[in-house]
Amino acid sequence: MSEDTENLPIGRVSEATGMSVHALRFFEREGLFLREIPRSGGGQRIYQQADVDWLVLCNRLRASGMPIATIRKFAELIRSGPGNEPDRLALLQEHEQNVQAKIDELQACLGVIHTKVVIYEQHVQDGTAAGLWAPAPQQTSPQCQTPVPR
Amino acid sequence: MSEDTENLPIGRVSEATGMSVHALRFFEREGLFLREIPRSGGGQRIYQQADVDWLVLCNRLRASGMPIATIRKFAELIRSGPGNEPDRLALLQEHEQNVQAKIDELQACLGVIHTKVVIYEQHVQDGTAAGLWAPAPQQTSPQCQTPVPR
DNA sequence: CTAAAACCTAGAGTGCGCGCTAGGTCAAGG
DNA sequence: CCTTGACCTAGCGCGCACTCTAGGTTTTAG
Repeated sequence: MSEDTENLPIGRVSEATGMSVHALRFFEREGLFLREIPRSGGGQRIYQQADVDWLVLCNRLRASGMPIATIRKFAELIRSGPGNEPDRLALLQEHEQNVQAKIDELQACLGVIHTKVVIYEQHVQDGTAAGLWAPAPQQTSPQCQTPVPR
Repeated sequence: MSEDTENLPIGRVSEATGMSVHALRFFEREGLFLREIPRSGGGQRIYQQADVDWLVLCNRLRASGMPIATIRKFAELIRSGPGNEPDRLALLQEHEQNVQAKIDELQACLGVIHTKVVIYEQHVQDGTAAGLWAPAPQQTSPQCQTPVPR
């Protein structure tokens, strides 16, 4: 009946998640699943839709820069059953902050890059040529560590 | 007079840019500077403020995900003198698009993560416990490749 | 029943962006 | 002069997140 999304072999999970079968086996070796993936009589992995859903979330976390080690921590918290929800929440909140900070940094970089683009567009348009590669409209203040304080 | 920001040894450039001396030598080996860095009689590198400015821009490009190889292309274009400004512009524009795309992706991930955070906050507040780790309020549509089409 | 396709394990290899070590040389203060 | 610390080259090593290979087994379509 509902065997369309249940009892999935690794190839279907690969399709469903966009991950390679290598990556899926790697994830298992690294303990990133929420359970032991059961095997068929012949030793082949049999996934369920819930595993796919978890992988999809993992992909979001990875895409937003969470390292494998942190995903593993999160998976371990979930595997160790109820009772540690505050820890899980803290982990997610910290990552949320990291992502927001990354976005802010990228926005700042984007500003610098766009400034350069505009300069080059002007130059290409009317054939000027002067210090084109200069880093931005500023030359004397040597402070560039954390560009966007808030 | 202006020897405060001119004739800089590698240590001062390291301070000024936040890069390690290893990274600065690596950059030179990889041909990422806009010129040959001159040496003192004893073979030590002597940088100018313009080199620091370029490095600061490089750091912005790196921080926004531009690989070393692309920075090298850009540096080569600049080194080969005027005449290829449209190429430089194209390179910068492409990177600008990449950065914008990355920001959009991160925003999408942030949305998913924040949803999870809210769910956990609710749960932690009133002691519920049901499918907490589920990827998002959706279970049946298996499409998650390029999350933010535009 | 057979052949092809999918799957298995163990382990080695890859690309990036540096980091670090070894074994020295050079420059500035006392 | 001598010490100290910054600097030099050459090149190996590392951490991450896979990716690929080799050699074999299982499943499935015809």
